[in-house]
Amino acid sequence: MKKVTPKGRVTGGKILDAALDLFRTKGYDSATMRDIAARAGVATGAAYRHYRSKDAIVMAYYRRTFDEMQPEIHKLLEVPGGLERRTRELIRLKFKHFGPNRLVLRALLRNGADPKHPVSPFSKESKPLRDMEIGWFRQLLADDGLTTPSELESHIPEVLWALHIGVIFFWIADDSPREAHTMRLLDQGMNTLTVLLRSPLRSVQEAS
Amino acid sequence: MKKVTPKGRVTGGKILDAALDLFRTKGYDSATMRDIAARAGVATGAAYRHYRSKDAIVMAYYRRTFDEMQPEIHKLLEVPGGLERRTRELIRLKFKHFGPNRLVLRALLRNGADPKHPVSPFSKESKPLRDMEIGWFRQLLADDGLTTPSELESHIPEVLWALHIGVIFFWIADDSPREAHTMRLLDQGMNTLTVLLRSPLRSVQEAS
DNA sequence: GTCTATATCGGGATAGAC
DNA sequence: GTCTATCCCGATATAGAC
Repeated sequence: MKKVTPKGRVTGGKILDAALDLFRTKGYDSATMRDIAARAGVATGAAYRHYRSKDAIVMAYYRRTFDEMQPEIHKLLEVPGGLERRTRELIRLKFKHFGPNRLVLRALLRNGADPKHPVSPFSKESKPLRDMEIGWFRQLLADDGLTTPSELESHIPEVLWALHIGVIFFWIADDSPREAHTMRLLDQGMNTLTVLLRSPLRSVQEAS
Repeated sequence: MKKVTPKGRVTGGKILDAALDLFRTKGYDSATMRDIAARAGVATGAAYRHYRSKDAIVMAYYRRTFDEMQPEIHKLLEVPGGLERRTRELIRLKFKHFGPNRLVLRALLRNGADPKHPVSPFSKESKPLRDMEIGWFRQLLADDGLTTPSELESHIPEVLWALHIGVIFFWIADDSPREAHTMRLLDQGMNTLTVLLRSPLRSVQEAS
Protein backbone atom coordinates (compact mmCIF):
# COMPACT_ATOMS: atom_id res chain seq x y z
CA MET A 1 0.00 0.00 0.00
CA LYS A 2 3.08 2.23 0.17
CA LYS A 3 4.62 2.62 -3.27
CA VAL A 4 3.37 1.36 -6.59
CA THR A 5 6.21 -0.44 -8.29
CA PRO A 6 5.76 -2.03 -11.73
CA LYS A 7 5.91 -5.49 -10.20
CA GLY A 8 3.33 -4.62 -7.62
CA ARG A 9 1.02 -3.22 -10.23
CA VAL A 10 1.14 -6.49 -12.16
CA THR A 11 0.41 -8.59 -9.11
CA GLY A 12 -2.38 -6.25 -8.10
CA GLY A 13 -3.85 -6.70 -11.55
CA LYS A 14 -3.58 -10.48 -11.35
CA ILE A 15 -5.43 -10.47 -8.06
CA LEU A 16 -8.12 -8.20 -9.45
CA ASP A 17 -8.58 -10.42 -12.49
CA ALA A 18 -8.73 -13.56 -10.40
CA ALA A 19 -11.27 -11.97 -8.09
CA LEU A 20 -13.53 -10.80 -10.91
CA ASP A 21 -13.34 -14.22 -12.46
CA LEU A 22 -14.44 -15.88 -9.24
CA PHE A 23 -17.06 -13.22 -8.46
CA ARG A 24 -18.69 -13.85 -11.80
CA THR A 25 -18.65 -17.62 -11.55
CA LYS A 26 -19.28 -18.21 -7.83
CA GLY A 27 -20.71 -14.90 -6.73
CA TYR A 28 -19.19 -12.33 -4.43
CA ASP A 29 -19.95 -14.01 -1.12
CA SER A 30 -18.88 -17.49 -2.13
CA ALA A 31 -15.57 -16.34 -3.51
CA THR A 32 -13.31 -16.26 -0.47
CA MET A 33 -10.14 -14.27 -0.15
CA ARG A 34 -8.31 -17.56 0.11
CA ASP A 35 -9.82 -18.63 -3.22
CA ILE A 36 -8.89 -15.37 -4.86
CA ALA A 37 -5.33 -15.44 -3.62
CA ALA A 38 -4.94 -19.06 -4.65
CA ARG A 39 -6.22 -18.45 -8.15
CA ALA A 40 -3.97 -15.43 -8.53
CA GLY A 41 -1.09 -17.61 -7.42
CA VAL A 42 -0.22 -15.57 -4.37
CA ALA A 43 -0.56 -15.99 -0.63
CA THR A 44 -3.62 -14.64 1.14
CA GLY A 45 -1.47 -12.12 2.94
CA ALA A 46 -0.32 -10.77 -0.40
CA ALA A 47 -3.88 -10.11 -1.47
CA TYR A 48 -4.36 -8.00 1.62
CA ARG A 49 -1.17 -6.12 0.86
CA HIS A 50 -2.73 -4.93 -2.37
CA TYR A 51 -6.29 -4.50 -1.23
CA ARG A 52 -7.28 -3.37 2.20
CA SER A 53 -10.42 -5.47 2.12
CA LYS A 54 -12.53 -7.62 -0.14
CA ASP A 55 -14.69 -4.58 -0.84
CA ALA A 56 -11.59 -2.70 -1.89
CA ILE A 57 -11.15 -5.15 -4.75
CA VAL A 58 -14.57 -4.24 -6.06
CA MET A 59 -13.71 -0.57 -5.65
CA ALA A 60 -10.59 -1.15 -7.72
CA TYR A 61 -12.76 -2.80 -10.35
CA TYR A 62 -15.02 0.25 -10.36
CA ARG A 63 -12.03 2.52 -10.73
CA ARG A 64 -10.52 0.49 -13.57
CA THR A 65 -13.77 0.37 -15.50
CA PHE A 66 -14.26 4.06 -14.85
CA ASP A 67 -10.89 4.72 -16.46
CA GLU A 68 -11.61 2.42 -19.37
CA MET A 69 -14.79 4.21 -20.27
CA GLN A 70 -13.24 7.69 -20.20
CA PRO A 71 -12.59 7.89 -23.95
CA GLU A 72 -16.22 7.16 -24.73
CA ILE A 73 -17.38 9.59 -22.06
CA HIS A 74 -15.28 12.37 -23.51
CA LYS A 75 -16.52 11.64 -26.98
CA LEU A 76 -20.05 11.90 -25.67
CA LEU A 77 -19.32 15.19 -23.95
CA GLU A 78 -17.78 16.62 -27.11
CA VAL A 79 -20.57 16.05 -29.57
CA PRO A 80 -23.49 18.37 -28.94
CA GLY A 81 -27.05 17.21 -28.47
CA GLY A 82 -30.08 17.68 -26.27
CA LEU A 83 -29.76 17.38 -22.51
CA GLU A 84 -32.25 14.55 -22.35
CA ARG A 85 -30.63 12.38 -24.94
CA ARG A 86 -27.10 12.98 -23.71
CA THR A 87 -27.94 12.26 -20.08
CA ARG A 88 -29.60 9.05 -21.09
CA GLU A 89 -26.63 8.07 -23.23
CA LEU A 90 -24.26 8.82 -20.36
CA ILE A 91 -26.08 6.44 -18.09
CA ARG A 92 -26.31 3.88 -20.88
CA LEU A 93 -22.56 4.03 -21.19
CA LYS A 94 -22.25 3.07 -17.56
CA PHE A 95 -24.64 0.19 -18.06
CA LYS A 96 -22.63 -0.98 -21.04
CA HIS A 97 -19.30 -1.00 -19.23
CA PHE A 98 -20.47 -2.29 -15.88
CA GLY A 99 -23.06 -4.63 -17.31
CA PRO A 100 -20.87 -7.75 -17.43
CA ASN A 101 -20.28 -7.39 -13.71
CA ARG A 102 -23.58 -5.92 -12.67
CA LEU A 103 -24.00 -8.40 -9.86
CA VAL A 104 -20.56 -7.66 -8.53
CA LEU A 105 -21.61 -4.06 -8.01
CA ARG A 106 -24.29 -5.30 -5.68
CA ALA A 107 -21.55 -6.09 -3.24
CA LEU A 108 -20.42 -2.48 -3.34
CA LEU A 109 -23.85 -1.02 -2.97
CA ARG A 110 -24.56 -3.15 0.05
CA ASN A 111 -22.95 -0.50 2.15
CA GLY A 112 -23.91 2.26 -0.21
CA ALA A 113 -26.54 3.60 2.15
CA ASP A 114 -23.95 4.37 4.78
CA PRO A 115 -22.09 7.59 3.95
CA LYS A 116 -19.56 6.67 6.62
CA HIS A 117 -18.59 3.48 4.84
CA PRO A 118 -15.56 3.88 2.55
CA VAL A 119 -17.19 2.15 -0.40
CA SER A 120 -20.34 4.24 -0.32
CA PRO A 121 -20.69 6.52 -3.35
CA PHE A 122 -21.38 9.26 -0.81
CA SER A 123 -18.30 8.72 1.35
CA LYS A 124 -15.36 11.07 1.55
CA GLU A 125 -13.16 8.29 0.15
CA SER A 126 -15.27 8.29 -2.98
CA LYS A 127 -15.18 12.05 -3.33
CA PRO A 128 -12.56 12.28 -6.10
CA LEU A 129 -14.46 9.87 -8.32
CA ARG A 130 -17.76 11.44 -7.38
CA ASP A 131 -16.53 14.92 -8.26
CA MET A 132 -15.46 13.76 -11.68
CA GLU A 133 -18.84 12.24 -12.32
CA ILE A 134 -20.61 15.35 -11.09
CA GLY A 135 -18.44 17.24 -13.55
CA TRP A 136 -20.01 15.27 -16.40
CA PHE A 137 -23.43 16.41 -15.41
CA ARG A 138 -22.33 19.98 -14.86
CA GLN A 139 -21.05 20.07 -18.39
CA LEU A 140 -24.19 18.50 -19.83
CA LEU A 141 -26.23 21.17 -18.10
CA ALA A 142 -23.92 23.97 -19.18
CA ASP A 143 -24.00 22.79 -22.79
CA ASP A 144 -27.74 22.96 -22.61
CA GLY A 145 -27.57 26.59 -21.63
CA LEU A 146 -28.08 26.09 -17.93
CA THR A 147 -25.24 27.90 -16.28
CA THR A 148 -25.87 28.19 -12.61
CA PRO A 149 -26.50 31.72 -11.42
CA SER A 150 -24.01 31.56 -8.60
CA GLU A 151 -21.56 28.80 -9.34
CA LEU A 152 -21.19 27.90 -5.71
CA GLU A 153 -24.79 27.92 -4.73
CA SER A 154 -26.47 25.75 -7.29
CA HIS A 155 -26.45 22.07 -6.55
CA ILE A 156 -28.27 20.93 -9.63
CA PRO A 157 -25.38 18.87 -10.99
CA GLU A 158 -25.09 17.13 -7.63
CA VAL A 159 -28.79 16.41 -7.65
CA LEU A 160 -28.57 15.01 -11.15
CA TRP A 161 -25.68 12.84 -10.05
CA ALA A 162 -27.62 11.58 -7.04
CA LEU A 163 -30.52 10.71 -9.30
CA HIS A 164 -28.21 8.80 -11.58
CA ILE A 165 -26.99 6.84 -8.56
CA GLY A 166 -30.62 6.10 -7.81
CA VAL A 167 -31.05 4.73 -11.32
CA ILE A 168 -28.01 2.54 -10.83
CA PHE A 169 -29.37 1.23 -7.55
CA PHE A 170 -32.57 0.43 -9.39
CA TRP A 171 -30.64 -1.26 -12.16
CA ILE A 172 -28.64 -3.38 -9.72
CA ALA A 173 -31.86 -4.57 -8.12
CA ASP A 174 -33.67 -5.09 -11.40
CA ASP A 175 -34.29 -8.74 -12.14
CA SER A 176 -36.73 -8.21 -14.98
CA PRO A 177 -35.74 -9.75 -18.32
CA ARG A 178 -33.06 -7.68 -20.05
CA GLU A 179 -33.51 -5.19 -17.21
CA ALA A 180 -36.57 -3.88 -18.96
CA HIS A 181 -37.86 -2.04 -15.89
CA THR A 182 -34.70 0.01 -15.70
CA MET A 183 -34.81 0.84 -19.37
CA ARG A 184 -38.37 2.03 -19.05
CA LEU A 185 -37.48 4.12 -16.01
CA LEU A 186 -34.60 5.63 -17.91
CA ASP A 187 -36.66 6.49 -20.98
CA GLN A 188 -39.62 7.95 -19.19
CA GLY A 189 -37.81 9.38 -16.21
CA MET A 190 -35.31 11.34 -18.23
CA ASN A 191 -38.07 12.82 -20.30
CA THR A 192 -39.93 14.00 -17.23
CA LEU A 193 -36.78 15.23 -15.60
CA THR A 194 -35.67 17.45 -18.44
CA VAL A 195 -39.12 18.96 -18.68
CA LEU A 196 -38.95 19.78 -15.00
CA LEU A 197 -35.43 21.13 -15.28
CA ARG A 198 -36.35 23.40 -18.13
CA SER A 199 -39.36 25.37 -17.09
CA PRO A 200 -38.83 26.73 -13.61
CA LEU A 201 -35.06 26.88 -13.60
CA ARG A 202 -34.17 28.87 -16.66
CA SER A 203 -34.20 32.58 -16.38
CA VAL A 204 -34.30 32.86 -20.14
CA GLN A 205 -36.87 30.78 -21.93
CA GLU A 206 -35.41 28.93 -24.86
CA ALA A 207 -37.33 26.80 -27.29
CA SER A 208 -35.90 23.33 -27.67
CA MET B 1 -38.74 -22.13 14.01
CA LYS B 2 -41.16 -25.01 13.96
CA LYS B 3 -43.93 -24.47 16.49
CA VAL B 4 -44.64 -21.32 18.40
CA THR B 5 -45.26 -22.25 21.99
CA PRO B 6 -46.11 -19.57 24.54
CA LYS B 7 -42.74 -20.06 26.18
CA GLY B 8 -40.99 -19.74 22.86
CA ARG B 9 -42.77 -16.52 22.06
CA VAL B 10 -41.58 -14.97 25.29
CA THR B 11 -38.00 -16.08 24.70
CA GLY B 12 -38.14 -14.79 21.16
CA GLY B 13 -39.33 -11.44 22.49
CA LYS B 14 -36.58 -11.28 25.06
CA ILE B 15 -33.98 -11.93 22.37
CA LEU B 16 -35.49 -9.25 20.14
CA ASP B 17 -35.48 -6.71 22.95
CA ALA B 18 -31.92 -7.52 23.93
CA ALA B 19 -30.83 -7.24 20.31
CA LEU B 20 -32.51 -3.87 19.76
CA ASP B 21 -30.99 -2.60 22.96
CA LEU B 22 -27.50 -3.59 21.84
CA PHE B 23 -28.02 -2.40 18.26
CA ARG B 24 -28.91 1.04 19.54
CA THR B 25 -26.03 1.31 21.97
CA LYS B 26 -23.22 -0.47 20.12
CA GLY B 27 -24.43 -0.49 16.55
CA TYR B 28 -25.53 -3.42 14.44
CA ASP B 29 -22.11 -4.74 13.50
CA SER B 30 -20.56 -4.47 16.93
CA ALA B 31 -23.40 -6.26 18.65
CA THR B 32 -22.52 -9.91 18.25
CA MET B 33 -24.92 -12.79 18.43
CA ARG B 34 -23.03 -13.94 21.50
CA ASP B 35 -23.66 -10.56 23.12
CA ILE B 36 -27.31 -10.66 22.23
CA ALA B 37 -27.84 -14.18 23.51
CA ALA B 38 -25.95 -13.42 26.70
CA ARG B 39 -28.00 -10.32 27.41
CA ALA B 40 -31.21 -12.21 26.74
CA GLY B 41 -30.02 -14.89 29.15
CA VAL B 42 -29.94 -17.71 26.59
CA ALA B 43 -27.28 -19.64 24.73
CA THR B 44 -26.13 -18.51 21.32
CA GLY B 45 -27.55 -21.63 19.76
CA ALA B 46 -30.92 -20.77 21.26
CA ALA B 47 -30.90 -17.39 19.57
CA TYR B 48 -30.47 -19.12 16.24
CA ARG B 49 -33.38 -21.39 17.01
CA HIS B 50 -35.62 -18.34 17.22
CA TYR B 51 -34.07 -16.33 14.41
CA ARG B 52 -32.53 -17.89 11.37
CA SER B 53 -29.93 -15.15 11.15
CA LYS B 54 -28.90 -11.85 12.63
CA ASP B 55 -30.75 -10.13 9.80
CA ALA B 56 -33.86 -12.06 10.72
CA ILE B 57 -33.88 -10.27 14.07
CA VAL B 58 -34.04 -6.96 12.29
CA MET B 59 -36.81 -8.35 10.09
CA ALA B 60 -38.72 -9.29 13.22
CA TYR B 61 -38.23 -5.75 14.49
CA TYR B 62 -39.61 -4.42 11.23
CA ARG B 63 -42.59 -6.72 11.50
CA ARG B 64 -43.30 -5.76 15.10
CA THR B 65 -43.10 -2.05 14.40
CA PHE B 66 -45.24 -2.56 11.33
CA ASP B 67 -47.90 -4.12 13.54
CA GLU B 68 -47.62 -1.40 16.14
CA MET B 69 -48.26 1.35 13.64
CA GLN B 70 -51.33 -0.31 12.14
CA PRO B 71 -53.86 1.64 14.22
CA GLU B 72 -52.44 4.96 13.10
CA ILE B 73 -52.25 3.77 9.52
CA HIS B 74 -55.87 2.80 9.53
CA LYS B 75 -56.87 6.09 11.07
CA LEU B 76 -55.01 7.82 8.29
CA LEU B 77 -56.71 5.73 5.64
CA GLU B 78 -60.13 6.48 7.12
CA VAL B 79 -60.04 10.25 7.17
CA PRO B 80 -60.30 11.72 3.71
CA GLY B 81 -57.88 14.21 2.26
CA GLY B 82 -55.82 14.97 -0.81
CA LEU B 83 -53.61 12.32 -2.31
CA GLU B 84 -50.53 14.41 -1.89
CA ARG B 85 -51.01 15.19 1.77
CA ARG B 86 -52.04 11.68 2.71
CA THR B 87 -49.16 10.03 0.92
CA ARG B 88 -46.77 12.35 2.64
CA GLU B 89 -48.37 11.65 5.99
CA LEU B 90 -48.16 7.92 5.39
CA ILE B 91 -44.44 8.09 4.84
CA ARG B 92 -44.07 10.44 7.80
CA LEU B 93 -45.76 7.80 9.95
CA LYS B 94 -43.09 5.33 8.93
CA PHE B 95 -40.40 7.82 9.81
CA LYS B 96 -41.98 8.40 13.17
CA HIS B 97 -42.17 4.74 14.13
CA PHE B 98 -38.88 3.60 12.67
CA GLY B 99 -37.01 6.79 13.52
CA PRO B 100 -35.64 5.61 16.88
CA ASN B 101 -34.00 2.70 15.10
CA ARG B 102 -33.24 4.32 11.80
CA LEU B 103 -29.66 3.11 11.82
CA VAL B 104 -30.74 -0.44 12.55
CA LEU B 105 -32.68 -0.41 9.30
CA ARG B 106 -29.45 0.24 7.49
CA ALA B 107 -28.48 -3.29 8.31
CA LEU B 108 -31.62 -4.54 6.58
CA LEU B 109 -31.22 -2.40 3.52
CA ARG B 110 -27.65 -3.52 3.04
CA ASN B 111 -29.00 -6.46 1.13
CA GLY B 112 -32.03 -4.57 -0.09
CA ALA B 113 -30.72 -4.37 -3.61
CA ASP B 114 -30.72 -8.12 -3.98
CA PRO B 115 -34.24 -9.42 -4.68
CA LYS B 116 -32.95 -12.91 -4.00
CA HIS B 117 -32.00 -12.05 -0.45
CA PRO B 118 -34.73 -12.87 2.08
CA VAL B 119 -34.54 -9.50 3.81
CA SER B 120 -34.84 -7.47 0.63
CA PRO B 121 -38.12 -5.53 0.42
CA PHE B 122 -38.41 -7.04 -3.06
CA SER B 123 -37.93 -10.66 -2.07
CA LYS B 124 -40.61 -13.31 -2.12
CA GLU B 125 -40.19 -13.70 1.63
CA SER B 126 -41.20 -10.06 2.04
CA LYS B 127 -44.18 -10.40 -0.25
CA PRO B 128 -46.91 -10.58 2.42
CA LEU B 129 -45.71 -7.40 4.08
CA ARG B 130 -45.10 -5.74 0.75
CA ASP B 131 -48.59 -6.54 -0.46
CA MET B 132 -50.11 -4.95 2.61
CA GLU B 133 -48.10 -1.82 2.09
CA ILE B 134 -49.01 -1.70 -1.58
CA GLY B 135 -52.62 -1.96 -0.42
CA TRP B 136 -52.22 1.32 1.44
CA PHE B 137 -51.20 3.09 -1.70
CA ARG B 138 -53.90 1.44 -3.74
CA GLN B 139 -56.48 2.79 -1.34
CA LEU B 140 -54.99 6.26 -1.31
CA LEU B 141 -55.18 6.31 -5.08
CA ALA B 142 -58.71 4.93 -5.14
CA ASP B 143 -59.89 7.51 -2.60
CA ASP B 144 -58.49 10.16 -4.86
CA GLY B 145 -60.67 8.93 -7.69
CA LEU B 146 -57.98 7.02 -9.50
CA THR B 147 -59.41 3.58 -10.00
CA THR B 148 -57.27 1.64 -12.37
CA PRO B 149 -58.94 0.85 -15.69
CA SER B 150 -58.14 -2.83 -15.61
CA GLU B 151 -57.51 -3.84 -12.03
CA LEU B 152 -54.96 -6.39 -13.04
CA GLU B 153 -53.04 -4.36 -15.50
CA SER B 154 -52.28 -1.15 -13.69
CA HIS B 155 -49.18 -1.18 -11.57
CA ILE B 156 -49.42 2.34 -10.28
CA PRO B 157 -49.77 1.34 -6.62
CA GLU B 158 -46.68 -0.85 -6.96
CA VAL B 159 -44.80 2.01 -8.52
CA LEU B 160 -45.85 4.32 -5.73
CA TRP B 161 -44.72 1.72 -3.22
CA ALA B 162 -41.36 1.36 -4.95
CA LEU B 163 -40.92 5.12 -4.85
CA HIS B 164 -41.67 5.14 -1.16
CA ILE B 165 -38.96 2.51 -0.69
CA GLY B 166 -36.67 4.83 -2.57
CA VAL B 167 -37.50 7.61 -0.15
CA ILE B 168 -36.73 5.31 2.75
CA PHE B 169 -33.40 4.34 1.24
CA PHE B 170 -32.67 8.04 0.94
CA TRP B 171 -33.73 8.62 4.51
CA ILE B 172 -31.50 5.84 5.81
CA ALA B 173 -28.54 7.34 4.01
CA ASP B 174 -29.37 10.91 5.00
CA ASP B 175 -26.87 12.32 7.45
CA SER B 176 -27.99 15.92 7.20
CA PRO B 177 -29.14 17.57 10.45
CA ARG B 178 -32.63 16.46 11.38
CA GLU B 179 -32.67 14.59 8.07
CA ALA B 180 -33.49 17.86 6.37
CA HIS B 181 -32.62 16.57 2.90
CA THR B 182 -35.17 13.82 3.18
CA MET B 183 -37.84 16.18 4.37
CA ARG B 184 -37.22 18.49 1.44
CA LEU B 185 -37.31 15.55 -0.95
CA LEU B 186 -40.58 14.44 0.56
CA ASP B 187 -42.20 17.86 0.35
CA GLN B 188 -41.14 18.70 -3.15
CA GLY B 189 -41.16 15.20 -4.58
CA MET B 190 -44.69 14.43 -3.49
CA ASN B 191 -45.90 17.65 -5.00
CA THR B 192 -44.32 16.85 -8.35
CA LEU B 193 -45.50 13.29 -8.21
CA THR B 194 -49.15 14.04 -7.70
CA VAL B 195 -49.08 16.58 -10.50
CA LEU B 196 -47.66 13.91 -12.76
CA LEU B 197 -50.13 11.31 -11.59
CA ARG B 198 -53.05 13.56 -12.22
CA SER B 199 -52.69 14.86 -15.74
CA PRO B 200 -51.89 12.03 -18.10
CA LEU B 201 -53.44 9.18 -16.21
CA ARG B 202 -56.96 10.28 -15.59
CA SER B 203 -59.41 9.73 -18.34
CA VAL B 204 -61.69 12.33 -16.82
CA GLN B 205 -60.16 15.66 -16.07
CA GLU B 206 -60.96 16.93 -12.62
CA ALA B 207 -59.93 20.28 -11.28
CA SER B 208 -58.06 20.09 -7.99
C1' DG C 1 9.37 -3.15 -0.86
C1' DT C 2 7.28 -7.54 -2.49
C1' DC C 3 5.90 -11.82 -1.38
C1' DT C 4 5.34 -16.56 1.21
C1' DA C 5 3.82 -19.08 4.91
C1' DT C 6 1.48 -19.63 8.88
C1' DA C 7 -0.73 -18.66 13.16
C1' DT C 8 -4.36 -16.19 15.26
C1' DC C 9 -8.53 -13.68 16.20
C1' DG C 10 -13.37 -12.38 15.96
C1' DG C 11 -17.85 -13.39 14.72
C1' DG C 12 -21.79 -15.61 12.02
C1' DA C 13 -23.67 -19.99 11.56
C1' DT C 14 -24.35 -25.13 12.43
C1' DA C 15 -24.40 -29.96 14.62
C1' DG C 16 -25.21 -32.95 17.88
C1' DA C 17 -25.46 -34.48 22.63
C1' DC C 18 -28.38 -33.72 26.31
C1' DG D 1 -35.35 -25.87 23.92
C1' DT D 2 -30.40 -25.71 25.85
C1' DC D 3 -25.56 -25.87 25.53
C1' DT D 4 -20.99 -26.72 23.81
C1' DA D 5 -17.87 -27.53 20.34
C1' DT D 6 -16.82 -26.68 15.86
C1' DC D 7 -16.57 -24.81 11.15
C1' DC D 8 -15.88 -21.13 7.96
C1' DC D 9 -14.18 -16.95 6.50
C1' DG D 10 -12.66 -12.01 6.67
C1' DA D 11 -9.00 -9.73 8.58
C1' DT D 12 -4.54 -9.09 11.10
C1' DA D 13 0.10 -10.05 12.50
C1' DT D 14 4.64 -11.79 12.13
C1' DA D 15 8.94 -13.74 10.57
C1' DG D 16 11.74 -14.35 7.03
C1' DA D 17 13.22 -15.23 1.71
C1' DC D 18 14.27 -12.66 -2.22
